[in-house]
Amino acid sequence: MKSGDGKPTITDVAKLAGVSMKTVSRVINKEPNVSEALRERVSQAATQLGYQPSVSARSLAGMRSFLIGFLFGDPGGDYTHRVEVALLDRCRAAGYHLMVEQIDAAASDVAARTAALVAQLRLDGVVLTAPITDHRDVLRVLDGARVPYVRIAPNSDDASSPQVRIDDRRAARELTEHLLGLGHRRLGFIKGDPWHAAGRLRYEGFVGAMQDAGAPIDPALVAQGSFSFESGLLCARRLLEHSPAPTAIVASNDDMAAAVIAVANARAIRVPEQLSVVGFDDAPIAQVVWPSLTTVRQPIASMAQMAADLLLARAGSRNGAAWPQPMPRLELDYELKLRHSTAPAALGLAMAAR
Amino acid sequence: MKSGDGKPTITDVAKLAGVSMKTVSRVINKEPNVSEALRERVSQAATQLGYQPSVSARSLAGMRSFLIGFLFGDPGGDYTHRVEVALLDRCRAAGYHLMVEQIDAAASDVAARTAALVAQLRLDGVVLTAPITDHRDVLRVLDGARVPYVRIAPNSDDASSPQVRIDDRRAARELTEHLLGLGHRRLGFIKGDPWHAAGRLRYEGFVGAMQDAGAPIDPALVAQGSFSFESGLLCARRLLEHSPAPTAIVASNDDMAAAVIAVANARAIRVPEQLSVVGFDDAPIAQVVWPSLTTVRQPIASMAQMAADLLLARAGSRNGAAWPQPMPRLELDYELKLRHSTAPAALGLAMAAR
DNA sequence: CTGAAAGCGCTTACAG
DNA sequence: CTGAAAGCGCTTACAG
Repeated sequence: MKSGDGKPTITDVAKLAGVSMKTVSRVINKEPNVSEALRERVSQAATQLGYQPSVSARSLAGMRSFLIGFLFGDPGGDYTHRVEVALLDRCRAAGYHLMVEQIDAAASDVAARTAALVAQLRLDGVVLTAPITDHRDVLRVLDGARVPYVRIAPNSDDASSPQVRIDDRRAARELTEHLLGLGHRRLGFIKGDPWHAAGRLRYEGFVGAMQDAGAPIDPALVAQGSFSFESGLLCARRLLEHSPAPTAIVASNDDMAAAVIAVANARAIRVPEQLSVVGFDDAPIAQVVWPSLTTVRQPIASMAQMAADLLLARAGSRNGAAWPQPMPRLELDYELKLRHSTAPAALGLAMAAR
Repeated sequence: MKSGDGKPTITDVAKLAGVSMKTVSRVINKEPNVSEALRERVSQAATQLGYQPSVSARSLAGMRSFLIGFLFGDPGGDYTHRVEVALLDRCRAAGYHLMVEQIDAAASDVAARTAALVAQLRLDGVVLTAPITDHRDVLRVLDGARVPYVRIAPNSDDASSPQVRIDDRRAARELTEHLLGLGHRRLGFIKGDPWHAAGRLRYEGFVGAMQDAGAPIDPALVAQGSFSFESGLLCARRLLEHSPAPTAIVASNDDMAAAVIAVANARAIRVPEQLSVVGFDDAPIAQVVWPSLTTVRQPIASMAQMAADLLLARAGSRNGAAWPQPMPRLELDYELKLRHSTAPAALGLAMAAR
C-alpha cells in the first residue's frame, strides 16, 4: 500500500512486484516475452495499488496517445450522438479515450481548430462524419499531420482514406420502387444538401428507379431542401400546392418527411390514404409522427464501430505504418422499414373512410 | 523554419526567438513578468513555426491537464448532445479539450469507468448531467480523486459541488396554472423517472398548483412513465381509457407528451379541442408533432456554458484550491412556450368543427 | 526472458 | 524581468 497522497506510478508497482519498471510496462502493454509468473505478480501489484497508467506520460514517451478524436459538423443531431456513443464503446474496450470537436463547416477557423486538436493532443486517429468528411481544410490538416482518419459516408469516393457507408443510391432506389409497386406514378422528391453525399446519392437512386419504371419526373415536383424539418415544411408546401399534386413524396431524410406529414395534416390531406410519404434514416422522429414513417434504417452504431476498429487496429500495430491495401471501403446493409405512411395509390376515399 | 519532420517544440521557439524555454512557457501561459518586447518576439516565433504546445507534456509536468470531461448517462438524447456542443464551445475558447464518457447507470463497471477516465487522464474537471449527477459510485470516485465537478440539474440538493439548474418545480406549476386558467379541472399527469430530479420536482409543481386551485387530483389519472416515448404511449392509453377522461394531460417531458398526442390521434381524439397536452423541455419533437406542443424551454446551452465556466475558472486559478463559498448554485430562467396543443376546456365540439 | 539508461516536451521551484 | 536545473511517468533503443 502506498501511503502518500499521490497516485501510484509505475515505479510503485515495480517495487511492490519486485521487478523493473520495464517489466511492468511490458505487462501493461500486453507485450510478449514476460514469464507467466512475473506477469501475474505484476498484475496483482497493479490491482492492489489501484494503479492507472498516466495517458500523458505514455503519450509523451511513446508513439501512441491512446486518444481518438471525433469531428462532427452539425450542432444538433441524433445521428451524431449515436455515432459518438458507438465510438465510445469501442474506444473504451481498447483502452482508448475519445476527444470530441465540433466544426462549423462555414467558419473561418476550421483549419485552426483541426490543427489544435491533432497537434496539441497527438491523436492516434480521427473519425469524421458528413459533411466534415469532405472539408478540404480539415483533410489537409489531417494529411499534413499524418493523422489516420476514417470517414463515415463521405461525399467524394476517393481512396485517400478508409470509409464506411451504406449504399444510399440503392436504398433510395428500393424505397422508390416500393412506392412504384404500390401503383404510384406521380412522385415528388425533396432533396437534401447538394454537397452532402447522402443527398446526392439518394436523389440518383430515385431518378434511376423512376427511369427504369418509365415513370416521368416532373421537375416541378422536385424541391431542394437541406435536411432540416423547416426546409421540409417549405418544400412540402410547394409540392402539395402544385396541380396535379403528387400521390407520393420521397424525402431525403426523416425530418423532412415528418415535415411533409405535418403539412399534410394541417391541410387535411390524409396520409397515407391520399398521400404516401417515405423518409430516410429511421431517426427517432420516424416512429413518433403519425402515421409512422416508412423509411430506411442505417446501421449507425455498426458503422461507427467499424470506423473505430479500423483506427484502433492501426494504432495498435507496432509499425502503425499504413492502411491495408486496397483501401478499406466498408459497405453495410441497410433495412427497409415499412410502416404506416405508405399505401396503394388511388385507393382514394374508399380507404380514407375506414 | 524548422526543417525536420517532427513538430516544433518549445525549444525550437526559444531558439528562434533567442530566449530561454522558460520565457516561451511564460508567454504561452500568459503569465506576467515578461517584457512586452519579448512577448511579441516569442509570439511571432511561435506563429512562424506553427508551434502547438503538447498537451501531454504540459499535463505531465504541470498541475493542469487542459482536459475537461463530460459524463452522461443516456445512450441517446438531444439534450445530451446540446450540452456537449455548448461545453465544447467554452472549452475551446479557454484552450481546453473535451473528453466524453458514457456511463450506463445500471452497469457494474461504473466506478471503474469513472476511475479510468479521471486517473488516466488527470482531468481538470468534470461536468455531469442527470441521472449520473447522483450516482454514488461516480461521485465517490470523483471525490476520492479530488477532481472538481459541476452537476447540471442534480437530484440531491446537497452543497458538495456547484450545480446549475432551472426551477423545475416552479415551471411545472406555471404550466399547470396555464391549463387551470384555461378552465381545465380534470388533469392527468405522466411522471418521469422517480430517481431523476426533474421527474420528482415537476410532479411536485403540478401537485402544488392543483392544491392551490382547489382542483382534486384523481390518482387514477397519475401514471408512472420513464421519460421515453414508449412509456408515454402506455401511460397515455391508460389515462385516456379512464372514465371520465381527463380534459388535459401534463407530461413530464416532450417525448411523453408527443406520445399522448400520438395516442389521441390514433383514437380520433382531437388535440387541443378535446384534449389539451403540455410537455417539458422544448425538445425538437415539440415543434414537429401536430399540433405543436406547449412546453417549457430550458436554456440548455447556457446551463452547460456556466457549468464549464465554473470548472475553467477554477482550473485557471493558480492555487486552484477550492470552490468559492457559498457553493455556487445557479438557477437560470426558463421560458413557457405556448403553442397549439392547449386550448380552453369544454370548448368541445364547437371548436372541433372549425 | 529481464533490466539500466536516456529522453519525450513541458513546468516547477529556485536563483539572480 | 529572465534563465539553468531537475523532474513529471512513462517508452524507446539497447544490452545481457
